[in-house]
Amino acid sequence: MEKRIFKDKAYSLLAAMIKAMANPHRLEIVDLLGQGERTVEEIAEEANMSIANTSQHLQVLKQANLVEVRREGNYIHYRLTHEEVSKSWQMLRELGFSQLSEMERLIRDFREKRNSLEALPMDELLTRMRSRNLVVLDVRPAKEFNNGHIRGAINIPLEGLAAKINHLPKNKEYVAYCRGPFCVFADEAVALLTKRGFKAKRLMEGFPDWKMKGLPVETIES
Amino acid sequence: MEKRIFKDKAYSLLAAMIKAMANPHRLEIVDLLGQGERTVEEIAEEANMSIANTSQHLQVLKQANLVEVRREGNYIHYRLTHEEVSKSWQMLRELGFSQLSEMERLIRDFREKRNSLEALPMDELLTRMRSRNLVVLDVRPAKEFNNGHIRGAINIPLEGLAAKINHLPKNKEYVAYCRGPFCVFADEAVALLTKRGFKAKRLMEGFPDWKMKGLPVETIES
DNA sequence: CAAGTATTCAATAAAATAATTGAATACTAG
DNA sequence: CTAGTATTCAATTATTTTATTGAATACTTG
Repeated sequence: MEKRIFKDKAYSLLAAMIKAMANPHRLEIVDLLGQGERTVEEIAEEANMSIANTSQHLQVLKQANLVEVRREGNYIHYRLTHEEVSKSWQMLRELGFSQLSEMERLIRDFREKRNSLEALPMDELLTRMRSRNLVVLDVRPAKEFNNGHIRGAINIPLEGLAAKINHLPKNKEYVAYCRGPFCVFADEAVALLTKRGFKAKRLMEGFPDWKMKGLPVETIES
Repeated sequence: MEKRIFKDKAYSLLAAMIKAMANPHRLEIVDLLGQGERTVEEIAEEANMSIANTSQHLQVLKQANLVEVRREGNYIHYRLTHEEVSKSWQMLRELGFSQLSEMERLIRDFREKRNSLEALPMDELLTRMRSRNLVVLDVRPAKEFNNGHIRGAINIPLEGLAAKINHLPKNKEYVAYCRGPFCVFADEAVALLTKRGFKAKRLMEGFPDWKMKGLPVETIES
């Protein structure tokens, strides 16, 4: 094979794969599937898209070998093909954070109103976790918590937080986390906590990042 | 700002950046700029594109903050904005290698004909480099070699190899490397060397990968 | 300032991408 | 087998992306 043809084919194959990620909806889907598998319906609901549109975007991701499916009765469950997909997403996300000043501005605007601007990076949480005074709060739905969470974290899904907030000790410090930097559960939790006089911050990243970094996690078997 | 609007904006910003990479020509440009800055003319020549088309693709990359420019007289030099761009490219490339079976087939077909299929991974080269019997051959143009190369490597640009091959000792083993897995210099070098009875392999990756991994490099000041 | 070179710009046409709609499939439950 | 549900498919339209072409800019050199 001629040199030029080889190069054209190689770069085209990769570009096709990257193109599959180069869409806001599909990025959101990849991000979501980083938490574990989901049905088409669940994805559509989470990402605020029509079912048909969601399905079509999922086909694109499947074509590119980024996701795979499992049928269970009427439902079709989608999941990432490999952890590296999640890893690559995280890498691209970080690249965006470092390159795009608009991204920084967007996040600052959003978090300022929720008192969650001052976020804790993962390594800092790790060192401060030894303290008895720190409570790590997983504010994702129970299903995701059971599927894997930061070791030692307690699960209070955001929707249940308002009800349980009065039982929480005021003399502790709280660090809330959820799916990742674009997941707003942790921000809403911090907003609520600080409003009620608790000392709370959010984790900068999310659970998939923690896990991918090889930091201590635990799982609850169902 | 409302939750959904925030998410839409965040994923859109990232998708726009990724879209800038999601094109075969632009990937080739990013890959090439991983070696160091280049003028528009040089890029067009290397990637086999028209000047105007190259310029337009470069505008897209610039818009996404992936490359930046420096003017010097009539020439405009483009370079990657940060090392993380190169790092991300490498990550995506690896993702492609692991996900796309077609990619494996393409590379196998190309390298089989050049006796360069059996490639050496970086860590293996590192351990074997201590041996006095191994020669590490940088077959890129001298300019790129001077800009940085694997410590201890000798530079014989591919176009000069045929002329110098008779002065090379036959009792050594050779490992050739160049810009990366899609750069064909190393493959051509291995083809030539094995044809003349030398024992030669190519490095699986390229110099930017070696450098990014923090392995020993050296530079020649000009 | 005139001529020459490197690069960008603007306009065009062809091709690919994306959202919407309604119909078609592939299952389960009764 | 029928009705119901989750998902996919196909057709349509609007939008975006891409390559090509020739003209316009921004420099350098003499």
